[in-house]
Amino acid sequence: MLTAGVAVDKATLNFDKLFSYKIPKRLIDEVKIGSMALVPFGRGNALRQGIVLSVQEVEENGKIKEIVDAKGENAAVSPYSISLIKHLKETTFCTWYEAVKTVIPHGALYKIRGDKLICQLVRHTQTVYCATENYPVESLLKEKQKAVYEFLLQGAQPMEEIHSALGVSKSVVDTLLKKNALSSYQADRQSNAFSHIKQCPSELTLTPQQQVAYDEIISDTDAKPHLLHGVTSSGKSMVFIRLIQHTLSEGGGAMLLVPEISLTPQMIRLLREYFGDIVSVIHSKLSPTERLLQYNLILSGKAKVVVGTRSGVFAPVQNLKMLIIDEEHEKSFKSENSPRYSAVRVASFIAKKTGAKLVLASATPSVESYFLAKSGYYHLHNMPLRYGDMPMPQVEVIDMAQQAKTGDVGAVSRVVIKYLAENLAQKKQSIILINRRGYSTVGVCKDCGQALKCTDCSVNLVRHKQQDKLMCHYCGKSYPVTDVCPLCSGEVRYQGYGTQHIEEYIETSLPGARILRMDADTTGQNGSHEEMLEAFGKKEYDILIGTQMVAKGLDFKDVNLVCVLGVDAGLNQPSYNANEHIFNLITQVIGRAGRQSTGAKAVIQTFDANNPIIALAKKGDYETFYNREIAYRKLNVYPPFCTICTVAFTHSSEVCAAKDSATFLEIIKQTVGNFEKQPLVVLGPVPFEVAMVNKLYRWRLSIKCKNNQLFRNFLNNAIDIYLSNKENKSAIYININPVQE
DNA sequence: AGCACGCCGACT
DNA sequence: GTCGGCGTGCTC
Repeated sequence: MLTAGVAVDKATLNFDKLFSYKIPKRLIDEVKIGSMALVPFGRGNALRQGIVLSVQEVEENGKIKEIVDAKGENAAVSPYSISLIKHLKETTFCTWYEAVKTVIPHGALYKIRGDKLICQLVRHTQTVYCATENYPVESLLKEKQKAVYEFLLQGAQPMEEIHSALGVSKSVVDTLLKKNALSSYQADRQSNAFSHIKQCPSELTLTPQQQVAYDEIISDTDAKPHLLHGVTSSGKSMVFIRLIQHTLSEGGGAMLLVPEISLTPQMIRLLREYFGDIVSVIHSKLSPTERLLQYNLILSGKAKVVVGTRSGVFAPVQNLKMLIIDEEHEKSFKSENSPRYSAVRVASFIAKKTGAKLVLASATPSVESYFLAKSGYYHLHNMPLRYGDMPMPQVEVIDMAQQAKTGDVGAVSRVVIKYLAENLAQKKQSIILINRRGYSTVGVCKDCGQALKCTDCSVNLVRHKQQDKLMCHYCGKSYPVTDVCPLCSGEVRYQGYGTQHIEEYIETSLPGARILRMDADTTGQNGSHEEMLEAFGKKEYDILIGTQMVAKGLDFKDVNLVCVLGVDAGLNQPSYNANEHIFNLITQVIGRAGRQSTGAKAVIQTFDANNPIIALAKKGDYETFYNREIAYRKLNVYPPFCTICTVAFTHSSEVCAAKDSATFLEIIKQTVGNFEKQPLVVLGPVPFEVAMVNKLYRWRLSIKCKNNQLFRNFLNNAIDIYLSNKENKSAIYININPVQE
């Protein structure tokens, strides 16, 4: 009997495996590895979607069910994607179907209708309308017709766009078509966010240090990845453009990963200007249809350059020859939801598999990457000079403890206000970055001293003035603002400094300043990021206030002052890489100033003015910072000298979560001897820093290990033992090298 | 996660 | 007597 091994949707780790299903004769041509399948599942035989990952001949077996429907023709997942699915499953301990859904966007492609798998058709092309040149506009008597004609003179557009811009119906367009004022043709559908940017490559001349980096990367023929360490504003983007040009000239495809699309509009603009509509942009905010559209453009080879965020790494770029990760140190490249993968690690796997060149770039490389470069596993390329020989801004550390002695106790020190005022007078722009950790408004009871907490999560609620709500940043639940303590009915006082507070403070100190605030509150809607940044770029505002998101990759020529508030909270974090985060943050922020002008200033407010990390960031001394950090990590055995593997247990009862994590530790102790000797240190069990989220208690073990096949076998074995005992009730999940925020 | 089965209490 | 509460156990 011919059977298929099917990974089914909505499985949990407890029972996730490839389920065998009989292949009926009528589906023999449709069922092959990579086919989408519809299978009866569970006691009720409800139909579930799945994917065929193996096909084999087995002996007749009464228990086995039959596949109901399958689609293998053009829907079959390519061997390339399947290899990525297998890699994810193996290295991140996710379920099969979680891996499937991450690697391919077919969730949107198939719907279950009755007992059939229905392919959701996606139109690859659409009709676009284009104004006939030199058509006598004066002959168009109707306003609407004139408006449409003039709108289309700026560039061809589909009906959808015409309608949303002018509010006219298709009949206006039809009339114009009859008059030959317009023509229509079929064009590939584009995700519209950046499609208006026209291709207009300017002459590309690299600076000497850019040229050297480029030459070195191109000429190295071994399979080692490259680490491009270029200071902020050294022009890494131009090197990327040149590398992609080279790749395309050789008939290859290229991929560029960035931390967040909406924060890198300049990079996308640049790519579209140089490469036009062969550039595809994919990120998590795309609608399923848009995502699928981009995916198909990439799969068909029409899109040869892919810009994407973390999940973009799975895009099936044809003939991939160049894989670039910008700001490789960013923690957004690590997924904290299952599958908990690192895009940098996946990229490295892909590069090895396809032979593509892997280029990691950053002004502040992650300690891990720099270590690998120093140890000879990566090629290292340095770009220590800023573009146009612009000097780094002058950096000033303001000792808030000292300021306080002079009666300066405001959220923003007098010195900063003075600088802001000076900058304002000179018509220059300023950026204020608020490290959110230290700056949120929480409610504390005057009588019992307890902070207002979420009922479902063990974290303080944060007051958001705009919506006038108390919000939980973990589960998203919101509560009405109250001044009565729910525990003792005492009076609640709100304290702390949110972005809103800082905004108000500066507004009062500098009346008339045009202030733009950017944080999770104000950028909720789609596309508002880009609009805000564009407005700031056009100098419609004087001061930009925001959380981390204003620190990344922005390039505004008239920013002459940047201030960082709240670094202290970051410095006092207990995680082993707290210093790295703060060093990166300060360095990136400093880099935002004086990109095209001299005399720029960066200011850091802190109560810890003698902190060595701040001092090194101030000097821009990455090398010394790295040496310090790597020595610390070696001494205490932290990454890159080990891998940290968190085994998490969640249950609605805290006792259960605690007990089960202890049970797992016992399993580890009892089975470790069965595996050949490996370095292993287990910490815990301990509750998570945030012990409860969504009414689930969380306990964990942290294993310092070497993440290799041997360890994964060992861990999988322990998980199997844990799951096979019904006494163990907590759900379990694994997170390799977690990053906490 | 779903979904069905099963063993208890309070309803036409 | 039966409807439905949710605790328990299984998924080719």
